[in-house]
Parts: sequence; C-alpha cells; structure tokens
Amino acid sequence: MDYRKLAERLLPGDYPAPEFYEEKYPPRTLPAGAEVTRLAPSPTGFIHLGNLFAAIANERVAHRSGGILYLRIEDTDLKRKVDGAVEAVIAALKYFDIKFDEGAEIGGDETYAPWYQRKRAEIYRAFAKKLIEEGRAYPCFCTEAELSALREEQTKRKEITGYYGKYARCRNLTEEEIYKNLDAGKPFVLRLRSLGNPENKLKLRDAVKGEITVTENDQDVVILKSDGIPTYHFAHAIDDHFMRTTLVIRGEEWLASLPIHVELFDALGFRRPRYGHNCSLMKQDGETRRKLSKRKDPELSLEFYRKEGYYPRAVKVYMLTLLNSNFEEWYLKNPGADLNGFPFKVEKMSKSGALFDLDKLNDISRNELALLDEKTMLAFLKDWAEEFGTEAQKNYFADEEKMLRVLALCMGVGGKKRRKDFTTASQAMEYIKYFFERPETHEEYRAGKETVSAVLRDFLQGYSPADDSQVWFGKVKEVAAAHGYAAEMRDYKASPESYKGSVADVAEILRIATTGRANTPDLYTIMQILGEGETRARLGCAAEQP
RNA sequence: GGCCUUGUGGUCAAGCGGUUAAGACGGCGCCCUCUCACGGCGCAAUCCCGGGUUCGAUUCCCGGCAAGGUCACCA
Repeated sequence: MDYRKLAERLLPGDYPAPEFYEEKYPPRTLPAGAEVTRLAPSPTGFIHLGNLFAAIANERVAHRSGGILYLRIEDTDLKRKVDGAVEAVIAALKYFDIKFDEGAEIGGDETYAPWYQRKRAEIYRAFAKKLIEEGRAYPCFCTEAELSALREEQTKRKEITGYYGKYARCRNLTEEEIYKNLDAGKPFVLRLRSLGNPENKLKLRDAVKGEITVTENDQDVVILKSDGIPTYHFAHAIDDHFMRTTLVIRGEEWLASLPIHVELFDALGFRRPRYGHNCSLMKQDGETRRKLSKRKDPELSLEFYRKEGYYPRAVKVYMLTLLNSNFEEWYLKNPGADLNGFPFKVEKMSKSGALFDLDKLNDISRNELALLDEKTMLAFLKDWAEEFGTEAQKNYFADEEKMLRVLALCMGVGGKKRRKDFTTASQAMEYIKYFFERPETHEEYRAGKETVSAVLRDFLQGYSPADDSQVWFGKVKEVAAAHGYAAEMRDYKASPESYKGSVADVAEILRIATTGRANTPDLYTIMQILGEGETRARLGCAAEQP
C-alpha cells in the first residue's frame, strides 16, 4: 500500500517535519534537577478537591526543584467547554497560593505556546500524517453503531472489549476499499496500528508507586477524531513532549491507559516523561469506600470550603498532610511556618487512597485560625461576611474597634493560651453573635427562677464597669455567699452538701443572662465589651423574666 | 470478567528481618478551672488470611482474599 499517497489523501497539504517542531519547542534550559510539571484540566471550570490535591503536588515538585509549573487547557472535547472556566481555575488555585509560571491566560514566556489544544491542531495533524506515512496509523470507517455492536458481542462472549487484533476490521482494509469509502465521503477516525502484545509485560518506575508492571497495549486507539481533533492520549504525547514536561503527576485513574501512552510515545519517537500516579481521595459510603464524587459529595467542591469559611491555608495544610506522610511531623515542629519551606518529595506520596477525614480538617482549621492575629482574623471574617454573610452579620463589622476586642477575647489573644473555639468563618460569626445581638433564647438555668432573679438583682446592685476583673470576681463571690453558694471552689469541693452550689453556678446565671449561653470565654471581658448600658439591660431583663 | 494498583488501630500513617509496633485526628477518663476553650496526663484500639525462606517475619517470596481504578470518536 502506498502510505504516502494515503496520508496526502487523508490530511492534504504540507506539514512541517518533526525537526521543525523540535527546534521550535527546544528543550528547556533549566538547572539540573529542575522539574517541569503541569496542570491540564478540561475547561469545565469546575475544580474540585481532587484537582487541588494533584495541583499542590505538581506545584511543589516544580517549585522545590527550581522548575516550571504550567497550565495547559485540554479543550479537545467541545461538550466540556464553559465560558470563563480558565479564569475560574486560575483564581481557585491562586486562593491556595498556587501560581503558574506559564500557560493559558497566564502570560509570560510564549516559547511553548499555544496552551489551548484546539489551537495546536496543526501540530497534531503533522504527526498524525507522519504516522500514516509510516503505516502506523490508518483510517477507520466504523460507525458508532457498529462499534457498540462489536462491544456488545465481545461482552456476550466474555472477551476483552475494544478495537484490536481480529476485531480491528478497518486495520486490514485494502487500498481499494479505503479509497472507495473516502470517495463515498464516509467520515473516518484515525487509529493507531498497535504493535503491542498484551502477553508482554513491561516494568516501569512510577515516581510515586515505585516499580509497576504494565501490559503492552494492543488496542488500536483513536488518535484523531472524525473532526480532526486529537483524543486525550495523542494530545498528551505530543504536548508533554513539546512542552518539555519532565514529570507528569496525575490521578491514579490514568494508570490503566499508561500502556497506550507508552506505545504512542514510542511510535512518535519521543522520550517519555516520568510519571507519578497519585491516589485519589476516598469517601466512606456505608459499607464500602469510593472515590469522592462530584454529584454525591458537596465537600469535593472547593466552593464548599469557601462557603463554610474554611481558612484556605487549613485546606492546603490538610492536603499536604495527606500528600506527604512526613509533612505532619514537620509542621508540628514548625507551626505556622511557610508551607513552601517543607521539603516535599514525590517519593513520599501515599500509594493508597486516603479516606477524606473532615474531623482532621476541622482540627487543622482550628489550629490555623488560632495562629492568626486579630487583625488578620478580622480581615478574613469580613471578607467572608461580605460574600456569604447575612445582613446582620455584615453589620457586625461597623464598629471595627469592638470587633477587634471581641476577636482578641475569643481567640485568647494576650492570654497565655490561645483559644480554639471555631473552625470556620461561618461558625465564628455564629459564635460571636451575642456581642452584637441580644440573645433571643437562653439556655436552661440550673438554678430555680426565684434564685436567678434574686442573684441577678443582687449582682446588678453592686455592678460597676469601673471594677477590674479581680474586684469584679470578688463581687460575684459575695453574691454567691449571700445566696448560699460557696464563694471558693475548694470549700465547695470539701463539703458540697453544705452549699446550694458554688460560684460556678452563680457565674453560670450571669453568663446565661448576658449571653444566652452556658459556655463562653471570660465573662468579665464580655461585660466590658458590651458596656455598662447593654450589660445592665440584659441582666435586668433576665431578672424579670428568667 | 480481563488488566493494573493497594492492604499496619475507627481515620491519616511511621517502621521495611529482632521495636514495649512512633506520632496525629477521633473516642473515653483524670487534672487545671467561675463555664467553655486552651493546656497537661492517662486509657482503649492495629500489622487481611494461608503457606514458605529464616534462629526469627508487620517487614522478603508465593498463593489466596478484600478494596479501589480502568476497559469511549470523555478527559
């Protein structure tokens, strides 16, 4: 068969020779050991936790090694295209401090552009044509119906499905048949003529999994779809070669198609990049565990964390603890340290899929928030409230001075120990509500109504905002003693039966009356922040209707 | 079903021929304490199973089993 003639018929016109592209996209001049990694999302605009997981790994590897992280958009499937998606991806990742050195909508060095696969059609066709000329690719005229019939047949006979060996009908079409189909205007795809044999195993080194066994590919996979656009596999080989990627870190779900990629790189005469297949995030679902899914699990969406008001750094810290097992230990020794200072290693990446653990994230989140100073916290909460808060919550920020005092108290700023009362912004806003709004409901008092009223009236009598905390607490003790409660905790513990209760119970009455809650930070400071008028109003109100 | 990957407490995991089998989260208890939070101390809980190899296997080999992934003109 005259392959050159066929190639010209299938992809007419002059295409540059491979050498042209080798020169146009020369090997990068980077220091020894520098890795070039990439993120290659399809432009759906939906970027989730799994994407972030891989993104952090790619970013860390590139930047730890003095290399490059770039963004390539895999827009070969029109159905997946969403307007503004690329900007959304960039913004979402920037939120987690992941920045690209080059790529779509990034600007900078244009040497390896374009970064949209749709704009690279000529390159793919040039190499497809070359493959046809070499007899390594052929047109396939099978219709979708024929293909699914074939698949059905294979399934019924319990054979491996796909287009391969004796099932690859168009692989052995005669020259006449091909031209007859072409003349008839039949649409066609271009398939790889696979030379592989699945009996043959190939041992490869995966950067995260170590030694892996790969079965040779024997599928005549589609490389150019009927619209002349490449499939993922073909575009991957060409793009990662000419963009000079050194390390492809991608999800484990790609491991199954690695044989295809191996054969494609070989057929094209390209040196393969190194691969690292990372595990996916799992979720417990009843008895079994499964990959986090877009439809079922809201926590997969990055939007979920923004809405809840997780501090972005907390999410990143959690991702890093899952990504590198020694990260947690390092971070324990260097709390609040620059995350980029951690010596991230691909080899340290986990080989098995981790169950996503919200408890752990929450713990990390509390710790991260406790690390902030009140100004940073204020800015974070304010931003959150602007976007997701209620009108009332937005108003909390009208008096910044007061908010700063509230935050300082709730975070334990100035005290010996930081407080860790909230894990997210939404929770924090709920938590500090009583500083800004009168409590609508009050938790149950343990004391009886008469006692509550009496205690409150008594306290109100002696209350003076000028008191310091010592004097203030002294007065609480006096009230306690006057109503049959132990003023000193140790007295109460020594003989609980001699008292109605202890100061703690009296403090509880005051606490619930002013905040509505039985548990709050230091009550003295709360009254100071509320001010005399508000404090008296709340206590008085509670005294009348406990 | 074929192929590939993975199996250490409930979760994330360190260890990789000899260890009382780290640590973190969660759970429970105690202490501190005007409540809560913080902090401190402690407890319960783990090497998937069966064969080898070895003086000795959680660690090495083989075989099971289980879980996950994947089998498109989607990426």
